[in-house]
Amino acid sequence: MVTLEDVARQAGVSLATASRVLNGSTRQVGAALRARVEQAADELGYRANIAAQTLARGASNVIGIVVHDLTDPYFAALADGAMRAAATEGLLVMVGTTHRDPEQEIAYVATLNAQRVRAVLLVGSRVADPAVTGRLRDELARYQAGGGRAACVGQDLLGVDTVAPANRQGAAELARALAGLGHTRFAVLAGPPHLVTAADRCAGFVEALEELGLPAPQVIHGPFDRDGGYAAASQAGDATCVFAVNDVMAVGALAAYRERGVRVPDDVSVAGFDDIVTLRDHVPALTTVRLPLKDMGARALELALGEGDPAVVEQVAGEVVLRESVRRMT
Amino acid sequence: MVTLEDVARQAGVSLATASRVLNGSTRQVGAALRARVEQAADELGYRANIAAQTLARGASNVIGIVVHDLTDPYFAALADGAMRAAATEGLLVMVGTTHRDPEQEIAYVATLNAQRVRAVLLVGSRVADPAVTGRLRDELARYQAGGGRAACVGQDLLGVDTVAPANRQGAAELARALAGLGHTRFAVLAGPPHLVTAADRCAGFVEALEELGLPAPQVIHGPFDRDGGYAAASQAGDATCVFAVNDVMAVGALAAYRERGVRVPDDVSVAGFDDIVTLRDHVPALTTVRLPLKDMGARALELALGEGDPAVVEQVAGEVVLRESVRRMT
DNA sequence: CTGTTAGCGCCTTCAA
DNA sequence: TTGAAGGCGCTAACAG
Repeated sequence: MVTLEDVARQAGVSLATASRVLNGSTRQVGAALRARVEQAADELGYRANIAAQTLARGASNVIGIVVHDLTDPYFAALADGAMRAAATEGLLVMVGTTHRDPEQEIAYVATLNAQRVRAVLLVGSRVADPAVTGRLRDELARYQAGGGRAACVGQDLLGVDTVAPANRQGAAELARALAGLGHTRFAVLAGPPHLVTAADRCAGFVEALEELGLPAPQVIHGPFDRDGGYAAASQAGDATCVFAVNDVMAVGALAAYRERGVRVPDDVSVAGFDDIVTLRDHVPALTTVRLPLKDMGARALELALGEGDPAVVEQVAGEVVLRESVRRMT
Repeated sequence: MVTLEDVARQAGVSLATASRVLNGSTRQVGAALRARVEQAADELGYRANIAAQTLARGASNVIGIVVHDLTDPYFAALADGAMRAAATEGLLVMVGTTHRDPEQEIAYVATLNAQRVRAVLLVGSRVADPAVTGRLRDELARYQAGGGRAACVGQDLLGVDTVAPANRQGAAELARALAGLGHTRFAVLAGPPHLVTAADRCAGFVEALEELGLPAPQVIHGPFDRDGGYAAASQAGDATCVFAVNDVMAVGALAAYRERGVRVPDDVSVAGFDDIVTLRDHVPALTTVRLPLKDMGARALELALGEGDPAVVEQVAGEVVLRESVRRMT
């Protein structure tokens, strides 16, 4: 491996001079020496050792992003938004996947702390387990105590800057829109009860129906993914309208109905949440609540990098999008 | 930030001893001292500084993955496979996104080299530009000269271990299957001419038709994404069967037909390539060529980490999956 | 503008 | 088993 010293020697200058021309210093170097150093570096194929730079500078130029599952388009979109923002700041990105294991999430924060990354982004729903949340908070606090910056996309449970989708309000608005179409008998494919995002969306939906004086919906719990939606749909009773707490589940539900010969929206209306781009061409087109996922990811990074000493919590509103998967009741 | 030295002092031992108990050394430390060190580390909230470790050890435990676009499920699946494999090896992952800019790809290899990552995975199609490919090869060679390991998923153009989807063969097999259904007039939504993956799939398809003695298909170039498929479909003439060189494009094509009232498969048959999981619930279900994406990603990491001195090239066969988006001609 | 010289935090011989 | 000390590659004062 070629080192800075090799370059300096080859160029016949001091280590410091070589460092100044090669690695973004504010200080000036004479044109002649500068040229010699650059040529030497080029000839030798020098690449700075970032570990050494990080150690010497006491600051790294990488950030960490922790998501549940990259193959879930929801997380992919969020991560992409954050990564684009990072790129514009000249930051490198380290991505960790937890596969929905909260322990993994804690372990990742510890690892990213060890890496002395500039910021860590926790993307995805918290679970309603005070013990786990407490330990995650501790780990985060330890990281922040060392000067680390953190932000999360999801619920404001960690005491860090947060981009919080307005899940309750979005679901409530959706409920009102659906009720406005004349539906009265609802079912909610609610996902796991301990997942806060799922629970909030479910609760917002249920409360709105209650305020409207409509009967309480049937609530069916299950996994938060495509197969969870598929399975839950099979248990729904005589509802005329089914709300899956995310789009991926809604697509599973649509598949289940299709297989059973239940027509959507003729026999049953179906709605989701998120407005996943990859799913926009689905047939029938999914009614859902749109979230600006990429922006949210980018915003989370901004918050993490920003100064905001008292943790900032930004609500992000969702927008109800009515499409052909729901119909008006006559 | 607490350092190893802080811990050692607090525990009343030497730096070396603290190092040995805290950071996976093979050497033994007496139970009493070990306990004291562990307690001190815990009390102080010590987290090893990995930059320092990397520098001292001369080797890091992170790998780099470079993909074109994380929000494209094709890359997400590949990356996920590689990340799972990395996790089982205790490796951290740095993900870079090029957004299909080859310059970015080269820059990333340089950066990952600077990070002294253990291995880098280049995921995604090469472009047919000798100049760019040459510079990428140079950068890779430089990285490898310093002891770095590399592998790629895509074409064997870089002289490194490669997991190569059998694009030509897969497309040819698909062509034969489609011809077997009685189709004779084809169109290919071929993607960009300079993208090797797209070109190979197109070529394999065209050649197979030729061998079958069928008329040459209409070849329509355009972007490699959903909108590219959408646009290209609008230009297709009187073909009875359209082959989009990837699933995402095929979905775009289906959307275009739907909007124009063209029924699939009644009026036109459509096929894609990849068998993207997220798209399996699409209606009509897409005929395609299945690639074991996750396995391919994992395999690429294995190859990169392995010893194989002469670069290994592994072909991965695709499997034709006939679904309802194509029909038999009477 | 250029060179000298301490460290940055940790690992790892080498002695004890 | 334990400790002392040099060095990993680079940065950033501090001198000149």
